[in-house]
Amino acid sequence: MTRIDDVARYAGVSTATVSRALRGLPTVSAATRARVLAAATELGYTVSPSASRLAGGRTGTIAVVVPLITRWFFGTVVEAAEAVLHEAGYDLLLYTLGGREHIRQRLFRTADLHKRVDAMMLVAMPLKAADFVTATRRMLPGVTISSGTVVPGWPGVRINDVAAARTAVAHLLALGHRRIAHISGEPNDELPHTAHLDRRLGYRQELLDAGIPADPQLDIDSDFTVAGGTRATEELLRRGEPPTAIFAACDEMAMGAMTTLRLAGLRVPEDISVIGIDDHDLAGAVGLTTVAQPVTEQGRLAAGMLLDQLCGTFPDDRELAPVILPTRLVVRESTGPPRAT
Amino acid sequence: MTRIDDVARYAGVSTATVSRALRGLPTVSAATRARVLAAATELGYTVSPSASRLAGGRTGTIAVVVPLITRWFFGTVVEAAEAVLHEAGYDLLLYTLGGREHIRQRLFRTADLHKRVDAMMLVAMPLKAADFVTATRRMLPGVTISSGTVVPGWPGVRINDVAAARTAVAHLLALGHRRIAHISGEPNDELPHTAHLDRRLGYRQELLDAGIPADPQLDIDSDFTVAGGTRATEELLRRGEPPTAIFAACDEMAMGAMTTLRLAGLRVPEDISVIGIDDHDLAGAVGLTTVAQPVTEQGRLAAGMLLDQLCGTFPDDRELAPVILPTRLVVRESTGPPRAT
DNA sequence: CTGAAAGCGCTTACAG
DNA sequence: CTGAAAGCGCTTACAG
Repeated sequence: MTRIDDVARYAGVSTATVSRALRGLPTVSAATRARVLAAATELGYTVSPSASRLAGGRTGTIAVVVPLITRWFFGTVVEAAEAVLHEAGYDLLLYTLGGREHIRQRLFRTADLHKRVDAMMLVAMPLKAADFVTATRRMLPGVTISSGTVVPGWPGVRINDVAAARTAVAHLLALGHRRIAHISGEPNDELPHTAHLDRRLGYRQELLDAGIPADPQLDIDSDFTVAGGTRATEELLRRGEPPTAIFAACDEMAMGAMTTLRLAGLRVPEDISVIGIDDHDLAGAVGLTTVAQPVTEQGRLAAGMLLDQLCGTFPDDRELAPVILPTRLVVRESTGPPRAT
Repeated sequence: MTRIDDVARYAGVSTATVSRALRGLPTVSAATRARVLAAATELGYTVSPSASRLAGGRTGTIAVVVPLITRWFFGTVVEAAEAVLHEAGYDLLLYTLGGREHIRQRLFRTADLHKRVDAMMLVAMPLKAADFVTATRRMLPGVTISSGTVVPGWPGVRINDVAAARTAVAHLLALGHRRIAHISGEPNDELPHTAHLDRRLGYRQELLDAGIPADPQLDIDSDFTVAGGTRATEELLRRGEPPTAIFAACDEMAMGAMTTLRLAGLRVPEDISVIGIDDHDLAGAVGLTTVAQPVTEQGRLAAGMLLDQLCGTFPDDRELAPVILPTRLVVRESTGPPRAT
């Protein structure tokens, strides 16, 4: 294995100069730099990350912490962030914390994360799991994605979940619906989200503003998965007179709802309209009307904010208010006016 | 930051002994070990990974290389592997190579992967990208997942894609179908798969055995995505008399096909049956009949084989034939007998 | 702009 | 079973 002193000898300079030249530090003459680069290429030299880390204190690595990787939102965020980070020369250490019951043990493993990475991206971790951050935050830059994930001193990227929910409900109201059900996650969800709280809030506010009293019969707790959507919808149908529309807190739930309705012999949207939030990859395929959120954009942006912090080019404190990205209604075939009664 | 010599001093032993005790090496007396562990706990000491890597040569990290993370198969494999690897104390470095056009540049970044990780898991990389492996394989243990990804000296885990395809087609034949279309990926797919070649082979063989001549009109190249499925199906419908059944090379394509059929006013399965391969999370939700493959199992198994190699407990060479996991037909609502003509 | 030298914090023969 | 000492391969003040 070629080492830095092989290159130094070959180029006729010191190892210090090789180190500087290869990292592009400005304090190297053009001629020397060229000679060093040529030598490195000639000898097929690449720096030893282990040695570089120990001596330099930088790991060139970033931790991305998500509840799961198989959920559309998380996978998309990670994929987007990964592209930006790799582009900038950083490696990505992936931690999927899993369900609520696994978090504690995983936290243990990440207790010394500050020794493994230069910064971390925390996706959709609830406030409660902030203990986790407390344990690692010590001198570690970071960024959060998703509402409910707020770490003092870290910038964040998210959408306005309340507003997104209101947009969804407003669409249904505009179509003439009055009996609008909501299926969402709950505090006991396997996954540590909190976005569902804001979305439920938006649902209630929008109905309230329309003068429609809240009906607990139409508001069901479940979880943010396809299965959660089918379960919630089955429950809804069991409760008697069905609503004319269902607002699902995410597209995966909405797709579950559509399936259940279909199996129950109800047509979407003729009998019941369905709307979600996300604009999941499959939303177009199943004709789901939804409130789209820019997920790739959130991943890219958050990664960029991380890089800015690492370069020291991060803007001043005023910028620490979370960046809120816009959402927009995408009307497809799953929503329509209620049946004339 | 507490260092190893702080612990050594506190426990009244040498740093060498602390190092051995903390790693559980057998050459430490029980009493000494207890004293060292107590000291480490007391001082809140955790080893510096950078220093440990440089001195010990082990990184405690494994690279997982996938084309994308947002596709169901890849996400599921990664999630399963991650659980096993973290459980064993390894960190996971994620590399999503992206489409074909990005691979080359990414290869550059991974050229010195053997300096960053102890082993790697290569998922669904085509033979062509084996240059990639050549560059990094040097003294690096590894494992492959998915057919078409074969690296000499590395064990592999996969399903029998030919057999899976035959199972799917046999199901359709048993229902009475004779005009069976196939929609699949192609060599120019954005993603570097090869599984589609085997699946197409199985399709043709099964038809051949049933005495049904191949009909190029019914065999369409596209790619392994929902959008690929819709595109292929639209093309199929344009070509004139539709088949009575469609065998999609993966569930995502099958779901795209179902959507297109629905929008075209064709009922599934009354007018056309659809079957896929995978048993995607959403397959149940949309009632898709499919040939299920154990994806989580493949990820877990592959991770285990990697750990075995790293522990030196990997079985002898005979075991290097790829492990083939079983697939099984899951009949749902998307397949039925062809309409009586 | 460049170099000599210390130091990053561990692990590992080697010796006992 | 334990320790003294070398060494892993870089980066970084410091000095010039």
